[in-house]
Formats: sequence, structure tokens, C-alpha cells
Amino acid sequence: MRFSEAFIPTLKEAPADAEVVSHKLLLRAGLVRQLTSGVYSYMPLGLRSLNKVANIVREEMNRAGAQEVFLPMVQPADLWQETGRWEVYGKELLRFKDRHDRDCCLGPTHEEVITKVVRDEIKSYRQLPFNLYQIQTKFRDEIRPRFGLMRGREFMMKDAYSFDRDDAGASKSYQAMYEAYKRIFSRLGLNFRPVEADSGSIGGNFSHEFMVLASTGEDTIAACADCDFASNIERAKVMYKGGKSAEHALLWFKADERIVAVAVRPGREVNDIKVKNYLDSKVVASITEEQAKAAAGAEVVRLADNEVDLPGVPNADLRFIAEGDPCPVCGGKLNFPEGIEVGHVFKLGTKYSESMKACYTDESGHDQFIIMGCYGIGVSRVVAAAIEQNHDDGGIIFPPPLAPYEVALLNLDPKNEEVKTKTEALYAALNAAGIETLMDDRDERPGVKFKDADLIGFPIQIVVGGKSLARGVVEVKDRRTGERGELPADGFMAAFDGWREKVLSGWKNRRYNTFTAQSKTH
RNA sequence: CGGGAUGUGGCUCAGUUUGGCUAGAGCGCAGCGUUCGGGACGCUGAGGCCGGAGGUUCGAAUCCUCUCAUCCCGACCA
Repeated sequence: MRFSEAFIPTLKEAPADAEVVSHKLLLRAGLVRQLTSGVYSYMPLGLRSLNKVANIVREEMNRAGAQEVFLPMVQPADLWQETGRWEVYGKELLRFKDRHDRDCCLGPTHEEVITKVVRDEIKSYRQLPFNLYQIQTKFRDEIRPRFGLMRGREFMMKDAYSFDRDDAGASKSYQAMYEAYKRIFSRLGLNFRPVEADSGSIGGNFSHEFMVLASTGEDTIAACADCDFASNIERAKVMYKGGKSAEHALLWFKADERIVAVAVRPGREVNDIKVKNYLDSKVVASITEEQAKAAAGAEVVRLADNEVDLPGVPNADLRFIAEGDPCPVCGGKLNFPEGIEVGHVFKLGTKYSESMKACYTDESGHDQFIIMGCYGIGVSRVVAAAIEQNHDDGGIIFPPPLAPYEVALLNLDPKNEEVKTKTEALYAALNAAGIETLMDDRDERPGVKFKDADLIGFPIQIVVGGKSLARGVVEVKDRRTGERGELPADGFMAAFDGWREKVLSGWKNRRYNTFTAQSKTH
């Protein structure tokens, strides 16, 4: 593509609305534009990047044996009433009526639709197992969309659903997705980690979130430096060491209709999710002591964290894991990096197959509920997360697999015939070699071209200028390391092969600080 | 839904406290000239019913009321 003919609206300054770095850079680099809160238009370069991610996801899903489908975005209410989610799902579910006054909604997720598709066609255990996925726009009317593409209302998602006859098969399907996800995020060049997530009512280690590490992440992870343990701090169990003491602070909660007093050591934070699970209540909210005292007549429950010794009060693991706690698996040192959730694998069990009557007939002729799993990847969020993780003062540093173009070919002297001829020749040669190239042939000063190339973050810059060409060389620059080199203008492509290989392998061989991409399943 | 903030050319912002002549700057954009290896310089020019509605006033970007939008914090989040 020629820059002079391309629609790439870069900005010198970021709009004031943008707060986080990925949002600012997505706007400045001309990748996206905001239409309204949480809703974005993709410009040509942004779409290229989005499609790169989608294609890698597609390749790996296909490799894992999943089959691509495409499901409707507009869905009838009666499907959602079957699972009860028409009532349960809050305002995130955007509802409306069609011309016949029938209730409809925009799909925020597709368990209902896929389960209907499958139950209508599947009769026998012989037809199982299989896995269906789609890459599609989702709409969730989030209470508070924020951070640009990180939490939009409309966003691109890959969602996959597995269908098995029994638990063993479902575990295998889950495992296959887990492995596929590791391949996907590794291929994308991201520093990520699978972490144990709250598996809700299903139980067991059958929910993992895939986190891209970045300081702007919305989640905090407890990750062991010595073993593979990693968990969302919301669910990380505490390994208690040392004795109990009577010294404590009292914190108050309202659990459904009950008032709960939780005693923890001063300085500790109560994990309300643990309280909620311990009491098996539906909603737990923090309240003040005054509010607790005011709720006269309510049943009062007393609980103590394992570190606190109070006669007659039951102990439990009730606090958040914290700095200084040992790894609950190996006792090693814990780090607390922040992460952006880009993927989630989840074992659903029979939650939807039961409510929607999705059954198959087994060998003995009896009906059984299909065991399901669901697996999501926030495709558009991956683009934002990649930028959060890879940028500098100059702009984006795109990992090569999701860069809109791999090479920015800068013609510094468009009016110099010799330079122009050389640049055009290189452009043709790069295209012929299958290397995606954006040639900056604009009639602009060199500084403008350098700044734009850095801002958009093409992994490799090739610079053709009058001065260097007169010396018989063409310059190259690795956007990530900033390393520059000079390659011979004659026989450039041969020399470039080696240079390019070095840049690309530099990405692959990066060492991550907090963890490796090769952690294994628990 | 609570709390906070902001809406003035495409972008960043000044002007609002203390109402007063034709509403400003930088960047960007158009034309001309000089430039040309890290967002050049000069001259000329286009572009704004100051988010919207109502009100107060001789007079409103500025004060009052309502409203809309966007962002941040919180609650919420398969």
C-alpha cells in the first residue's frame, strides 16, 4: 500500500477523552475512531490488525479440530426465557421489540443459540464430540464502558462451544482449547499467563482466564515465581503460616438477609467472594458498622479468618492473598502482576443442555444431557492489550503477527528520481517476496515520516534517502529495539532476509520477566 | 445508579471567577514562496450560531434552571 493513497488519519495529539495508553495510541495512529461510548469504527489499519488476530485465532481453532459457524446477532427472547437468563441477565442485555412486537435482544454471548442449533440436530452419541466456534461482533450494554477497546459495548469476540457425551470427553475438549489458547497467545507474541479463575457453581479447576500482563490491567494476579501457580486474586487460596492471635479488626457485610461480622488481622483485606462462598449466599456487600448496628433484628453471623483466634467463632480462609504470603502450591514467592483478560475457557457442564433439553441417546438407548464447554477470546481486546504491553514514547510497537504491515518503507526524498526509482524497486521486491509493506511516498518532510512510522509501530522500517543511497546503502531499523543497520542498496533483498530474520526471532526469543509462556495445565 | 470532571473550528487548549465592542492561540487544512535526514519557516486564507433548550439582563461563551453527551472513581460485570 502507498501511504499517499491510504486512509491513515494520524494525530499529533490524542483526544482528551482518551485516558489509557492503548486508547490514545489507537486514536493517534489512526487505527480506530470512536462513534459513541464504547463503540468504535475501525479504520483500514485497525481492521488489518484486527483481522490478523482473528486469522490466527481461526487457524488455531481449526487446528484444534473446531469448526467455524456464524450465528445470528439478533435473538428471540423465548430462547433466553428457556434458560432463565431473560430475567437474570441485567441491563447488559440490550432488549428491543421487532415490528410484530416480539421481544428480541442483541447477542452478548451465544450459549442459547448454539444449544438450540445443536439440540435440533444431535440425536446420538455417535455424533459427539465436536466443537463449534464463531468470530463475531458482540454487544453488551456495559454499565461503564471504558479504556477504549479494552471494555467496549460492541466488540469482536471468538466464542467456541464444545459438546461431549461425558465428563472425560468434556475434560479432553477443555484441555484441547487450553492448549490452543496457549498457541494463539504465543503466536501473537504476547506476554501472557493462564490463571485459575472462579469456576462458580461447576467447581474444580475448570475455568482459566488468559491474562496479558500490563500495568493497566483490570485484574490482579497472584503468580508464583517458582512454580506454575497463577490465580486471579479473587479466588486465590491463602496458605496460612504462623500462629493465630486474638488481635483483630472487625469488618461488616450484608449477606442476603444476614449481617456478617468478619474478624481479620489488622491490615488484612476481607475477600467478599470467599465470604459469599462460605455462607453460600447470593449477594454479599460491604457495609459500615453503623449500618450493621442499625439493622436490628437481622440474623448476625460471626466469622474469623484463619489468622484470628476468637473463642466460639468459626475460622475459615476469608481474606485476600497478599504481599508476603507464600505460594499455596509450592510455598514459593508470589508476584502480583496486573493483567488484562483476553481469553476465558470454561467448563459449563449441563447448565444449558438441561435447561434447554439438549440430549443424545447413549449406547443403552437412554437419553443423556450433552456436556458443554465454552471458550471465549476478546479479539478486539487483544489488539488493545498488545498495545498496552508493547509501546514506548514514540508510539505503538506492534508484535509482527498483528502489525497492520510488517514493513514501513520510507522514501525520504520523493523528488529525487534515483531515490524514487530505488524505493519503487524495493517496494515491488518486498511485495513479490510476500512481505506486507506500506510505502511512505508522501511529499512530506523526513521527520513526519519517521514519526508516523514510529507511531503506527511497524516492526521494521526501511529508509531510502539521498545521502545513504549515494553511499550505496539503505537503512533499516528494528522498531522494538531501536537498532539500526545499513544494508547494501544493490542486493538489498538478500541481505534483508537475514536482518529481518533477526528482528522476527528477537520477538520470539524475548524473555518475560514474571513468567514464561510455556506454563502447563494444573 | 451514586461521586467527580469536562463540553469553545478537525485536534490540544485560553477566555467563564468579576457579563461589555468584530471570540482567541498553537497544531492541522488550502494557496504562494523559502526549505528538505526526526512532526520546518514566512506571508495569505478558509473554517466556530462557544453541546442543546429555556430564563435573567440594555447586553450572555461568561449568571440561573433544565437537558444531552463524553471521560474518570465506585457499585456492577456470562
